Amino acid sequence: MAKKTKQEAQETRTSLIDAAEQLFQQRGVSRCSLQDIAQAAGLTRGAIYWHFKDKTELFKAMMERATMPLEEGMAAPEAALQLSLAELRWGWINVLHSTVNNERTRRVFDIAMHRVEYSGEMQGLQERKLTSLRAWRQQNQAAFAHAVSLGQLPASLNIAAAAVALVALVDGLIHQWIMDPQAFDLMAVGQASVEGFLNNLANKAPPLLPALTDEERLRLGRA
Amino acid sequence: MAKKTKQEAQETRTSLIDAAEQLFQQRGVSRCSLQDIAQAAGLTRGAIYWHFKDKTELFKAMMERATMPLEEGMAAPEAALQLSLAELRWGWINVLHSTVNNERTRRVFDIAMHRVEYSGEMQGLQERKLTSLRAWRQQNQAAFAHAVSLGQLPASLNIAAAAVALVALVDGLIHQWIMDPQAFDLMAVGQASVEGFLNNLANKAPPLLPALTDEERLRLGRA
DNA sequence: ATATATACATTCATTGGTGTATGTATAACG
DNA sequence: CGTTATACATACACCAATGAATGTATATAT
Repeated sequence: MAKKTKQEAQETRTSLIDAAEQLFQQRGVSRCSLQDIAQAAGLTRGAIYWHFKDKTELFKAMMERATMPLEEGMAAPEAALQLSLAELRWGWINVLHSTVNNERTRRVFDIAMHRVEYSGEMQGLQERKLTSLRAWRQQNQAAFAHAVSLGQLPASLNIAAAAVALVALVDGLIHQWIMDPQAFDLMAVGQASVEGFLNNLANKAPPLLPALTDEERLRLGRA
Repeated sequence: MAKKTKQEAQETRTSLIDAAEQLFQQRGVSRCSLQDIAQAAGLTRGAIYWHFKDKTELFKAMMERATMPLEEGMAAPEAALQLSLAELRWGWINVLHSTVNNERTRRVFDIAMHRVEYSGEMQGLQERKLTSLRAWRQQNQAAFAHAVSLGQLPASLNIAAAAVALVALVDGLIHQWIMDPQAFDLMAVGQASVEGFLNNLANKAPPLLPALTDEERLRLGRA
């Protein structure tokens, strides 16, 4: 076959990633072959092996294309130290917005959550996800610390735990919504939840619930 | 080979599931063969094909063995209508406790979240998970409605959104902790988060954050 | 204009895994 | 106590997928 122009080559590369994205979501990563992907793109396996070392590299390229814009949305680590709660809120809303409105983001989230096994060659990707998670936690924690220093939040606040919880909240919301998008309005519930969470960090109201009873604590003893 | 006693047969069955559980977590479901599993159990593929139709059925059996006790922990749908907030809190703490202290639960959560692709034959399992998620949401929402009727929570509360958020919070916490268990204390953070969430549902304090500015709302327009 | 690197397509060899068929010793049953 | 169903092990046929090798026409550099 004929050699293509550099631009044409880039187009085939993107169309390969496009096809992979579709098939990965439909059939799962391990359940679709390079033959399937190439055929869906109107090409052959030769094209894939030219542009990518193997399926893992193709997968990585697909992930990176989709998550890069999101990671850029996360402020630089230095700047995070000065993030206000309003800016934090804004960051999370942006993530939710891109999840809802960007089809590619949605597809890749679905793939990353349900259509791939993080083992063997893919293990590195899980660690990359872990790094990203830690960064989110760090950023939130820093913003909380900043808010405490401003007197916006009480010094008694456990900022590390709060950061974990907020990340968990949004992560869980996205997870639920990806599984079942018509179950609720991610933007509405997400915004309300995040704002409610942040607002309540300053809450000093007396607890609604009594502490666990001795009997309850005892029952936790047996695994 | 010789026929085994009925009890011995049950023991080989469980040891097959045990081996599968280990290998599924280590190598991922699709990346370990029935040969691997049988060998790890000190048996052959013949034993697997005798006890299970195929790998999918073996996987289902493994999942059921681990999740059955958890699903029993969820109260019957009728009873949920009368659940108090304290009982709800207790249910979530139990889930967290079993996640932390039951090694099998932890392993299977890890497998279900990171070591399997929910496509093809496994698609049914995702729908089963969805059903379970909906049940959790329903149960929480009913408990909230009950608390509202008792005047414990304000009538203005969006109970559906609150249920989604609470499930998301716990789901996200477990998800983060499974990925990175030494990052935080799941029991401590989980209990504090759930209690904080429930306590703050009755919070009437003025919001800490201002509403989104017009400019911010505008920037959400572009996907 | 020639040479060379490029951008694939085609072909081939290999393999790991699956499902099934068959063998077989023994527990369970009457 | 003989028969039968059981609980596996063993052996076989088959295929789909991979990776590498090779072919080839054409951009591109010089």
